[in-house]
Amino acid sequence: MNQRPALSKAEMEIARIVWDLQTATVRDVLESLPEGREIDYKTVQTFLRRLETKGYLTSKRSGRSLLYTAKVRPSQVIHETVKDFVGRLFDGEALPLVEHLIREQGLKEDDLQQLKDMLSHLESEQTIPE
Amino acid sequence: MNQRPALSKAEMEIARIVWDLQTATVRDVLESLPEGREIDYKTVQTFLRRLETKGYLTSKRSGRSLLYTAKVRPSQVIHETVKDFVGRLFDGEALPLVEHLIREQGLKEDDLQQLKDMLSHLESEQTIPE
DNA sequence: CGAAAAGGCATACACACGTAAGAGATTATG
DNA sequence: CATAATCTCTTACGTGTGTATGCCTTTTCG
Repeated sequence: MNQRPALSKAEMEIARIVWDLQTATVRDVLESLPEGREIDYKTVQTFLRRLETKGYLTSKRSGRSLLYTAKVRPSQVIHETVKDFVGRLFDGEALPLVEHLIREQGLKEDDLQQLKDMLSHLESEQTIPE
Repeated sequence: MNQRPALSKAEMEIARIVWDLQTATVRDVLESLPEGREIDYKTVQTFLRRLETKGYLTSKRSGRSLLYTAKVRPSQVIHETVKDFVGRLFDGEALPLVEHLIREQGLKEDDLQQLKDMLSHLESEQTIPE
C-alpha cells in the first residue's frame, strides 16, 4: 500500500515545515525553524534532498533555487506514522493510547469538554455512509 | 529529569517483552517474540545488553545466565515516549492526537462507549488536587 | 567421557541519521 | 568588474541501529 521509507525524527521536523509553508526553498525552511534550533543551511538542504529521494517531497526549479512541496498528503503521512506508533507501543489498540492521553498527558478541563462535544457529535453523524 | 538515551524501535520491542515477562533471560525473550519475527539469539542478547547500558534494564546473574528486569518503570518510559511523539507530531498538543485517533484510527462503537464512560467518571473525580 | 548445546563478552559490519564541508555556478554589490 | 554571497550537487564523517559472528566457558547428553 504505502512504501516510502519511514521518516526519521529530524526528517519529520523538516517535512512538517514544508507542509506548513506549502512550498518552500531551503532558505524558507531554514528561516522557519523554531527559535533555538540552530542548524546549517547545508543540513537543511540535505534533509530536503533526502525527503525528495524518499518520495515525500518533489522539487521544481525556480530560478537558481529549488521549490519543494509535498508529494504525499501530510494527513496520509501523519496517519501512517500514528498507526505505526500505536502498533509498536500499544499493540495497535488506539483506545489505550487515548486513555493514556486523557489520564496522564495534558488533557485539561477545556480539552475534555471539547472531547465530549466531539463524541456527542459523532453520535449524530453515526454510521456515516461512505 | 530523565536522560537515558532514547529507545529505538527494535529496542522498544524487546523492552516491552521484558516488561511483560517481568524478568527474563535472553532465551525467554527470544521465545516470546511474536510469530514470524525471526531474530537470532545473539541479536536479542545484544539488545538486552544495550538496554542495560542505556539504563532501562538491570541484570542479575542466575546460574550461568542473566536475568533482566526493568530498571525504569515501564509506564514512565511509555509516558516519555508518548510525550516525545506528541511533541514532534502534534506540537505537544494531546487533543489533536486524540481527535485523530477517534476520527481516523480504529476507534469502534464499543471503544467510543468506553471512552464516554471514562469521561463521565473523570467528571466525578474532577479537580484532583496536585 | 567427549562432543554438542547453551551462555556470556567482545567485536563486526553495513546502512541509516544528523550534521556539514568542498567544489563549482550564478547573482548581487561595493 | 572583482569579490562576496547564494545556490546546487557531491562527498564526508562520527554515531546509532539492526543483525550477527568469534571465542571462550560451562552444561548436558549419547
